Amino acid sequence: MARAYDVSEVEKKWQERWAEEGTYEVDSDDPRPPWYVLSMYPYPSGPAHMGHVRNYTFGDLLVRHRTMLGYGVLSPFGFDSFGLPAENAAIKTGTHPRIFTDARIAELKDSVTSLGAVYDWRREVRSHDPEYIMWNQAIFQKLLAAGLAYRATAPVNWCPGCQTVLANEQVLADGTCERSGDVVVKRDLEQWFFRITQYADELLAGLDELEWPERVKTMQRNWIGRSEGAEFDLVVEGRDGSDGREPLALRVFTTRPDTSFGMTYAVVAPEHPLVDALTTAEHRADVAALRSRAEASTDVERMSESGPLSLVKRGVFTGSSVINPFTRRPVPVYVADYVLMGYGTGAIMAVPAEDARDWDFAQAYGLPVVRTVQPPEGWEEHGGPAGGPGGAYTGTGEKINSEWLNGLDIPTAKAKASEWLETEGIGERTVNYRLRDWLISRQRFWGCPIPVVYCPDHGILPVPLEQLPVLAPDDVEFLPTGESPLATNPEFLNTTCPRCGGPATRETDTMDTFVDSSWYFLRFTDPWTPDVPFDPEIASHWMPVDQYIGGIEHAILHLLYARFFTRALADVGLAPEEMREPFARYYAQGMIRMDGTKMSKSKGNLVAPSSYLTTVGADALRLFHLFVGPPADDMDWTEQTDSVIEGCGRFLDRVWRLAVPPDEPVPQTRSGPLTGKDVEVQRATHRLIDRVTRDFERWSYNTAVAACMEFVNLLHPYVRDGGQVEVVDAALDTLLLLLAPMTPHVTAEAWERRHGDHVHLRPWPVSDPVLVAEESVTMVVQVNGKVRDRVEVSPEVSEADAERLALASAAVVETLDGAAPKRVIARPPKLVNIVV
RNA sequence: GCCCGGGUGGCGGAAUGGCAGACGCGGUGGACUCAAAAUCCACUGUCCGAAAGGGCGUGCGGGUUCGAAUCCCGCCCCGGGCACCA
Repeated sequence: MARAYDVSEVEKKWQERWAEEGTYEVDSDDPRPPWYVLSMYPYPSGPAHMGHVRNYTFGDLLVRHRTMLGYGVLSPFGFDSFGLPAENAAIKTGTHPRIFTDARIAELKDSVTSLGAVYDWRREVRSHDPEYIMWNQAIFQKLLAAGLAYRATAPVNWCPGCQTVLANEQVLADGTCERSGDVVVKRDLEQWFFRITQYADELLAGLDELEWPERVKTMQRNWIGRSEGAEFDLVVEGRDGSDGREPLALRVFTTRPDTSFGMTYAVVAPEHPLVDALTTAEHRADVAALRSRAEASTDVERMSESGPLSLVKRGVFTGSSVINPFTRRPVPVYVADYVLMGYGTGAIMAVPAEDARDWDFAQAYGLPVVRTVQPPEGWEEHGGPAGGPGGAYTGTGEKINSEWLNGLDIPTAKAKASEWLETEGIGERTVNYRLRDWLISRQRFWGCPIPVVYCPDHGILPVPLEQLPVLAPDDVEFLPTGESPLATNPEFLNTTCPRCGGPATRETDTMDTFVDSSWYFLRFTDPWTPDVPFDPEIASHWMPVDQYIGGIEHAILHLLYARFFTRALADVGLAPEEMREPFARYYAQGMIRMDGTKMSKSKGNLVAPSSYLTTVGADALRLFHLFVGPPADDMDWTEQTDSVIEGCGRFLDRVWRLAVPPDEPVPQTRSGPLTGKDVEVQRATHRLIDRVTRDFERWSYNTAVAACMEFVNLLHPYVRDGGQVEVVDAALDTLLLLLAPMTPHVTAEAWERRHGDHVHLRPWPVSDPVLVAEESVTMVVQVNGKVRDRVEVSPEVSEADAERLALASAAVVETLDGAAPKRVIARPPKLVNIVV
């Protein structure tokens, strides 16, 4: 398609100029009010794909718009450059991950620049830079010293495909690895953890103040999974100490202490430490069988056995009973894998009447059910699935069968039961979280080495700060062995103890790459001050990030880790104490789908942006992404998409031809007094300012673009038919200013030709309220809610006048046909509805 | 199973209790041209009608209201998150 101007030349010229003139470089002593815009730093996988284009278009728009509004805008960029693909490429091709990664970074950087997105490149951060590694390690040492990093043996998620440990968050719901798709198995390994659970309450409470999408906050709340309840002891029957033997009790956690009178059995997890003590001789074989099966089974197998029918296989009686302290009667204790050792106390009181899982288990084992909440009328007959008999009832209702709790509602009964447990000294109120500590060890090469040394005499020792960074050597074997490749490199592995100087070995695991991305936004604020990862004062100047932009796929992991890290850094003195939340506003843009799946390199359904850069150009591609729909929505890339992109290019051509008329013929503008048509265009200009400004505020870029198109549709015939020169100039200048954040190159070039300076350094236009106000509005006249006429009225028309005008309408008179209105609703100046 | 979103022309979407379908894509017709491209102009939800005009219409069924795409109740479908977390 022939374009109205040389797109490639114009775009190249301005990209170079923005870089040369450092237009978007900003320092912390900048007198303008600070504003920090950040798009999530990308994993460098090669040239930008459409998802990047969409993301960086929104980010760049904000940077340019906020700059025009008078802010000193911090707009940094960097690369999340550690990670598996580079290492896999190394395994496959023998190329060192650094060489591979640096090449991908160069490609991505290049294509981001060719979109016209502007950044303060002086601040570029790359996870694999030795300096960033050093500070990552220094932070680790601080966390270690503060007890926020620790080493522990734990059953961990092991991915046989990736040959590494995974965080809980990286295991999908079906028990497979999010990256390789292999079934994840459990292994007991000694690993490094970050104590994120220490911040569970704060991370939960902090969500309230954030301007984030509600659904993201909900996801985080669910992930943290706070539940209030009580823990208490169930004395094992015959082990109350009266026979001289050590007393034995089973501690259980419940969120429903009010249902305690309905406890008809108890369950312990297969891994529970008291299983042996509870199991009687005759049940030992059964229990052992169950335990070994539970140990060997993967999460997938456990899940596939779920459902009431399979429960029979999954639990076994221990032979022991415990005393329900509420009823003082014994109930049997079972071992079952539906109780998890990792949550609460690893043991539960089972109340089949008010818990679905306990109900299923009780049905399978013929255990009694005692209701303690009155179910609604008819529940036992048709409260269940498909109108069948009702099962566990978890709703509200009056307490029954519960002695001194009878007649109470559930919240009151909960409080009273907990209070009783505390006064009797049997237990206490507690809070439990679903959130686990963050496992950061990875048996991988291409990551930040964990900077510790193991000395046979002095144990675990941090590598001294002056010896940081601990860098991986280049000559390693990359084949996946289940151990970090670093372990196979004697020169790296063998070192000396920092305390005694004797022989010692290094930790060979590297950190989860989510560690890198948990504080890069802080590093961006000040990558220059020596001896600190960033200057706390300077960080304070910019933080929190005013607008964070990135995919919803990071709603839990990255965003939660970063929130934890910011607090942890503040608490160990690396960041100001009052800095708690890193991202004040977060916007999750939708993803791009093709044939129903996410467009991604791994799916092989990428559409390369580069081909559009040479045809319609970056501006048209950006405009398309803004115009196609609400930014939060997913968008489908279809056969029609190319035509829409062409349409965006056509629109920019029209803008160009209006704003930069060719020498011949000269546009037919005239000077002199304003006619009605001139004033109409003038008013439309100011209404456009108003509309685009408001649409920008609410992220409604598609309607902002539509408004500009509408305006051009109005302007085009006006200019052609001889518009008033000042009105035309003001209209075109305004249009260029409003489009400048969206389509920076073409507006910059057109503006320079018209005025000789930079459009992006001009202030954002301000509308004149007098001109924005409508001169006359169309009032709709309805009869019984149906439109019968439209009348032009003044915006200030009175209720009485509106009513009078409506009733005088010929169309209304005809419709009424002599009938007297029962009621007239006048909402001047928009509408009058006559009810007959 | 639980918790969020969402369902509007041929398509992307607009309209946050007041003219449903802005804007764009696609389509149809026309102007310009030897012709094409580009550009420009007009029409384009659906049904009835030659037209003027009118009926119907925002997943389905009810309700609130002078008035509902919008609010409430029930249902269906699509997308996402969580899921033995006691």
